[in-house]
Amino acid sequence: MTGPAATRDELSIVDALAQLSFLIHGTLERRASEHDLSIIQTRLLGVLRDRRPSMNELARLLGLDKSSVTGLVDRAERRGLVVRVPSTEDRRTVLVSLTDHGRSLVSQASAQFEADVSTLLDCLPPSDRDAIAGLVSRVLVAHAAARGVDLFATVGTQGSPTWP
Amino acid sequence: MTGPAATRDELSIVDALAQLSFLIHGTLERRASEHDLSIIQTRLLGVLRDRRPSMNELARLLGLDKSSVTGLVDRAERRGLVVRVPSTEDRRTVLVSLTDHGRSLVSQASAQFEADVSTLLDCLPPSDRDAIAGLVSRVLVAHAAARGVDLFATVGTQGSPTWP
DNA sequence: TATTGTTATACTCTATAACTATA
DNA sequence: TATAGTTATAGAGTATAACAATA
Repeated sequence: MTGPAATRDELSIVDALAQLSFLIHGTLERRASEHDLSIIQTRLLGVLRDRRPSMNELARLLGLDKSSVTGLVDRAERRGLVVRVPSTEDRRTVLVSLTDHGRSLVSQASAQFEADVSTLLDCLPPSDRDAIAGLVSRVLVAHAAARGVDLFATVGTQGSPTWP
Repeated sequence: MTGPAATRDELSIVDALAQLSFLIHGTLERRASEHDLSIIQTRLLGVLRDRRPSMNELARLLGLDKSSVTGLVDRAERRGLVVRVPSTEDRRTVLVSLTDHGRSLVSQASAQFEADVSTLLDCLPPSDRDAIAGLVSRVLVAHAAARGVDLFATVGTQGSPTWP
């Protein structure tokens, strides 16, 4: 209905992107678990790389209920990956900050994951890789624009990626 | 290290694919939850569309421990989405089969998800969509071949996609 | 009164280990 | 003895509702 069926050696665009997504998601899951991290724990550490948000802001950034974030941060704090710091401005507020250990862990996991994705693309010549990057960027920019977001304004000041 | 940094309006190939993966994964999650399905429940129903596997085979297909599959199938059966059928060949074996309700649910969720991904690509002209499909297919085929799998031999007889 | 965060509770998902029934 | 599946148990992750402390 939505497009041509797959031929002998090419998937439909929908199947191709769906399979690629599962492949990349699984790669991240595997790399994270080598450090005993789940995907959500990795995302938690990821968003803390260039932020020191309150529990409330964290809930919004991760798309979770605040009570879920309490448990998430509890477990990460118990492992020494993050610390809770009382805010000096509002005594109701708790800020969450990465420890050196947490930063080291997320840096390793990210670097390995990026290497995995790079390796996955080794079968393509550089010109084809650039072509994919350009086309996918257009899709992402259009999608972000459709919800009133500038994709490039959301990247942290140090340029850390927005995906983990 | 692994490639050029992102420029003003284009992401690096790794960032682009990682973000796209999270976007597509989130889309599937949202669509599934409209039918009160988790991603793993959707995958369960998906693999049953053209198979009637034993619990053991199901565990292998989903990459889960057999005890996890017991609970998964319990909950799906309680909702009337699947049924357990005793095997006539081996009285230890239990086969799992989709009910009409389960089939209807997974068909709706899949169709909506495919439409979502199609919509996401509306910003590209058909020639660019074909280009992405071709390039991504090459990546997936190369990856499958590297682990000794023929990507196109794994698709079910009715051609249902392998991703859900 | 409104907001921030935690607690209590319940459910899904996952794995390991022990168990039952069958081969 | 080996295999198929379930049960017991433990823990992560999630949400809703009720709560305490602060604004």
